[in-house]
Order: sequence, then structure tokens, then C-alpha cells
Amino acid sequence: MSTAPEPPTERGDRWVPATLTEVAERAGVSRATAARAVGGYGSVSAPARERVLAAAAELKYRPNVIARNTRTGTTTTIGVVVADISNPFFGHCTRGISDAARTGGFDIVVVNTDEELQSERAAVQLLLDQRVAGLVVAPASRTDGRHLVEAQEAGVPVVLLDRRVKGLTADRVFSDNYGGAEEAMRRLVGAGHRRVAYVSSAAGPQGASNDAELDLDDLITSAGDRIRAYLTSLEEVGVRQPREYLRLCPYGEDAAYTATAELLALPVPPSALFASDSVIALGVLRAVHDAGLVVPDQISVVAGDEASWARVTTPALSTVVQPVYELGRQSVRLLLERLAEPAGAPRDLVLPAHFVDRDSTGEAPRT
Amino acid sequence: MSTAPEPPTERGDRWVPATLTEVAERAGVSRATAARAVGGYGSVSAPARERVLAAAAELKYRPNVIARNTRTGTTTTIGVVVADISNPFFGHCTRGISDAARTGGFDIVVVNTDEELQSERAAVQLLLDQRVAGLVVAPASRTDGRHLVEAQEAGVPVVLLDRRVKGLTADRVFSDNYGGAEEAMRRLVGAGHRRVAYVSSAAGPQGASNDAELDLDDLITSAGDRIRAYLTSLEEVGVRQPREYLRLCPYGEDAAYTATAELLALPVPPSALFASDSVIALGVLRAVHDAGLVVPDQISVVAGDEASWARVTTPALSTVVQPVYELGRQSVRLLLERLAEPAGAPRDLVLPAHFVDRDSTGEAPRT
DNA sequence: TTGTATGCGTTATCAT
DNA sequence: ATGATAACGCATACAA
Repeated sequence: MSTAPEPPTERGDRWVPATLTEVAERAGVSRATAARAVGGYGSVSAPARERVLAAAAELKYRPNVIARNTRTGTTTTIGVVVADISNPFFGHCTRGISDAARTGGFDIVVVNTDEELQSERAAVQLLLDQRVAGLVVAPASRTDGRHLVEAQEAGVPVVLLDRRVKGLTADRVFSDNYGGAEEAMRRLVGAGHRRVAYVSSAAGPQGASNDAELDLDDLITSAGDRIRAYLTSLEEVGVRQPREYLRLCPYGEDAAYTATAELLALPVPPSALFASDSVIALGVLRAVHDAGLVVPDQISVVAGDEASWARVTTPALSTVVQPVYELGRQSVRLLLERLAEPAGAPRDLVLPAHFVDRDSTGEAPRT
Repeated sequence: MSTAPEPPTERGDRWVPATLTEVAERAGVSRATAARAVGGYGSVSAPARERVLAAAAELKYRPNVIARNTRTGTTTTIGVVVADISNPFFGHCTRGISDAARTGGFDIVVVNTDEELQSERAAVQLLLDQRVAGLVVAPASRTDGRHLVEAQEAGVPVVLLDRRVKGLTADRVFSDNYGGAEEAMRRLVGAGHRRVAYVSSAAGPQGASNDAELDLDDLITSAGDRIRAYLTSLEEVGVRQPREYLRLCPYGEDAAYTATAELLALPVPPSALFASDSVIALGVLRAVHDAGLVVPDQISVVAGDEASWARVTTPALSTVVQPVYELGRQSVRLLLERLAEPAGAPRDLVLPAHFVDRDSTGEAPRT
């Protein structure tokens, strides 16, 4: 029998990595010493450490993470709660989250809520059951954050991504949606537009009441910030009924199409269209096209969020650009810092957003 | 003191849910009985069960998932390994995976590889360390799947998504990329195109050698299937050097732009462009636009995968459409079935893909 | 039907 | 510096 690497234990027909106990035995030390050696903590004599490390390598030792978790009561997993991972905005956010998490030695479990509070509550509960180390959440509700408060009380820090929640004190990271939208509106208004319509999906899956009695205080999401900038900009130039052309519709391209079609069929249709995000913009552009309108001569179009395809439409779509990937990265940075320092005042991180004027914005028609 | 629900134990400043032991004590039964009652297995007398359930409710008992995992040696987590979650293709796949997983009581941890084998290997190792129940992988390498074989040997089933790997026997789900691309080529060839260029990112992050000596056998990915359909279609109509206009470039829009620009600058430029996927298409379209070419009069363009924005370009982009979301869903279905029945022959699931002819395809110029 | 006892693999405490 | 041992919370074989 040679000293060739012994194969890790084989049990049943599965290949189970060697345990710390086996490493310790092979190295001729106790489990405690072996643990210290592989864990790199406490004090271990050089020769002992070497023997342990050698044994570990020979046995292809891999620490059993779930056993470790049992013992420590937590994991190195970050829960990510978003509306829809297939939405490019969240796709890029998540990529940022993932990259930052990995750098910090964490991995991520992703859950979609479809903007439904019920779904989000269940998701958060499941994640807490799994003992995630922390949560990055783009909450579905602006008014109900009890489940998130519970997470915090369970010692699981929460970082709010892109959105805010009433009555929840937590670290937050979002971009300057107000400023970005304001820039876009400035361009539109400067070009003479007064009848500017706004199509937004801010209202959740079921849509919101469309009447003018909409509670502005409820609009504390990023989409709400954009809407506020929109309304304020209009008011500043003396538009009497700024909400006249404001349309809130369910999430999705088709709903945006319908809303836009209705807008364009109005007796006095808008001369410019503001799509709250890139998915909405898809519906808006299709409706404009189907109405036979040419952009920007007959109607101007802008979007409140960048789209990968903004430069391949004809004309190229003017949009607000925000650092979406960075939004994700920073949210994890904040989370990890909070993990390291649970106390301390919560922080808001506001990333810049700017309007990029491409070719879909033109002068308002004289009519 | 009333009989009001007792608050779960408070330790330190964290709110830790009650343990099974506490539930058992409160119900006046042993841990084993309590476990059977809350777990819904074994046999428990009705009154005992009721007392346990009541106690559990009062204490807001939540099973400690990680302790359970330690005991059972596995988790209810599925590892998802893709190149880039911010790529719409993987975004939609992942959404399908997530939905199907949740339905089956699993959650997902997502890892990006950026098409790098090293990264994928590390990811798989980490996931195995976490004791994921199974893996859904869109592998970066077509030739090296050792790490995936190791996963299988560890008893962790692997489902290959959208791509295949040499020497790996596993369940696979992909769409009929060959058929879809063939339909697209039929349209192009039928319209008289012979100088059809193909721009693909099949080659991984660093790009591949572009010379004609490209090993076709290595092209066993979905992108490879499309390329094969492309080459075959050209050969069938007597094109002598079908590879003349084939361009493999690194992943990304910019690389596609460059490749296309070069193609268009050729002494005898192509009359049609086949973009392997939607990200590539972005670069292709921009290059076409910058070259001042009008689609489809001067040049035709098709994409091998659907894009959300295909209908908002002018003209609307003709693409192959495949059920991407369903790809994800089915991969999990296969995985769960494999989990239930580890033995049994591996299965291939091929979903249909079809060419949707929109407005970017026209007759080949006479010249 | 119920309870006792033990194991899972790790981390951590406390003597030695 | 090291080893024996407890503890984490749950699952389960086996005895009662």
C-alpha cells in the first residue's frame, strides 16, 4: 500500500467529501486542532498545521457549509427580492448585487414577487427561515413594510433598493430619479411642450385608480419621484391641470400600449410622451407607431430609464440614464457594512441620473 | 398573567424564533412527537397533534431550515449557473427556473460565469459545498465538463440548459436552434441572398480564432447549431465558401458592432446579416445604421433569438422566436423528476423554435 | 402512539 | 499548543 492520496469516503453510490474528523484522524490530531488549522484561527504549531493541511488536501476536504451554518446560526447568503428578474432593470441590478456579493464571499438567492405584497411576504419569510445573512429588497408596497421590520428584528439587515417604504428605517440606495426626470422635462418644456403625457407602471400589477385623486404621498417609490418631477415641471410653466395626461397602468408592455393608444385618441392629444421605464417605453413606441405618428416631428418621446435598445430605434430614444448595475453593487456594499456594524444610523445612497437627449425629442408642433 | 400568546424567545437583541424543543415543552410532549406533528408524518394522536400545533402557532414556531439541512445532508435549493443574468435570454430562463422551482418548494441561488470556465468551476464547487439539491447549468465550455461530472458523482443531478457538453451524460433542455435558424435562412436564401454574413458570440469572452479552420465539432452549443444551419443552408444553394462571411466575436454588443463594421467594409459586402442573438443584434443594427444602409432595401437583417424590442425598430426586426421562459421551467421539471428518480436514462427535451418574418428581411439587391 | 437516545459536522469552551 | 467535550436544532431508529 502506497502513500498515494486516499480517495475520499464513498458511501452508498454518492461521493461524499471527507469530514473534519477524518482529516483530524489522518493528521493524527484532534478535531479541534484540525478545525483551527483549516480554519486558520487560534494557535496551531507549524508542524501540526502542515500535517492537517496535507491531510485535508489528500482527502480533498471541503468544509460542510450547512453544518457550519447550523452551528453559527447564519449563512453567507444574501436574499434578493425583486419584482421580476426578467425585467432588464432588475436583471442589471441583480448582476451588480451578485458581483458585489461574490466579492464579499456571499452568494445570492433570488425571488420574484411580481409586485405582489403577498408574494413578497412569503418570500421574506422563507428567506428568514433559511437564515439569510441579509436582504436586498425592492419592495412591492410603499406603505406596508411590516415583514421587513420583522426581518430587521430577527437581526437580518435590510437594504432597500430603488424604492422606499413608509415607516421602515433601513439603508437605502436609489438613483436621483427626480433629478433625471426633471432634466428630461426641462428639455421637453424648453422645446415648447405643454401637453406632456406620462405613462407609468408605478401602480403595481392590478393598476391604480386613475382619477386625479391619486394620493401623491403614496408615491414614494422611484417611479413616484419621476412623476413628481413631471408634475412639478409642468406646474412651473403654468400648466393648469398637470395630471390631465398622467396615466398609471398595470406593469407590462401591453398595458402601456393601451394607455398610450387612449392618450393619442384624445380630442386634444399630447405632444410629448414620457414613458416611466423601458418596458413601458416598448408599449408606448408601438402605440405611437400604430397611430402612424412620426417621432419627433409629430410627437416627442422620452423614457425615464435607459434601455439597451435605445440607440437602435429610429429615431434613437432619448432616455434618463441611471447606474443600474451600480445600484445593485452599492446595495450590497451597504449591506455588508451593516453586517459588520449593526448599529449606526441608516444611510441613504443617491446615485446620479441624467437625461441623455437623443433623437426622439423635438420641438412642440405649433398647433 | 393571561394565556395570551407568549412572545418567542428573545436572546440578545435579536428575535429568534422558538425551537422545536420549546414547542414540545409547551405542548407537554416529547420533541419526537412535536416533530411528527409539525412535520406531518408518522403517527400522532389527534389531541397531541392539536396541542402541538397550537403551541407552534402561539410561539410562532418556524422550523430551523439549516438544522434540518445538516441532518438530512441536503437542501431545497437549486443552483443556477448562467453566463450573465443581465442578458435578457438568461433573465427569462431564470424567471422560468425560479417559478418552477418555487412551485416545487425549492429556491434558487444564481451564479454568473461570464462564460469563463474557471469561474464556472469555482461556482459549482461552492454550490456543492452548500449542498444544493441540483444544478441547472448553461455551461461555458463545450469540451470540459469534469466539474459537472463531479457534481453528478456527488449525487447532485445536473440539467444542461440551452447548451451541451462533450462527454457529459445529463438531462438536457434546449430549443430547436437548428430548425429555427434553418427557417430564417430559408427566407433569406429564398429572397435571393447568397452573401449572408453571420455574427456570433459563440466563442466565449476572449473570442475565437476566426480562421476557417474553426473546428465544427466544437460547436455543440445552441449557437453552434445555428451556425451549422447557416452553413448548411448556404451549401445547399451552392455557395462555395460558406464560411467567408462567418464572424465569431467576443460576447457583447460592441464586439458585434466592430465585426459588422468590418463585414460592411469588405470589397464585396454581404447582402444580409444574421445576428446570433439579441445582444449581438444590437451591435449589428448600430453598425448598419452608422454605415448609412437602409434595411431591408440595401441589406437584410435577422436575429437568431427574439428581442423584446424587435417590434420597435424601424423596420421591425425579423427573428427566430424560442420559448425561453419555458426552457427554464422545463429544466427544473426535469431536475425535480431526476431528484425523485435518480436512476433512469437521461432525457433530451427539445422545444420548438420558429422564424418570425417581420420587416427587416427583403429581396437581395440585383448587384 | 409516544418517548429516549443518538447522529449530523461543525464551532467553541475549557481544562490540561 | 492541544484535546476532550458540549452545543447547535432537527430527524429518526428503536424501545416502551
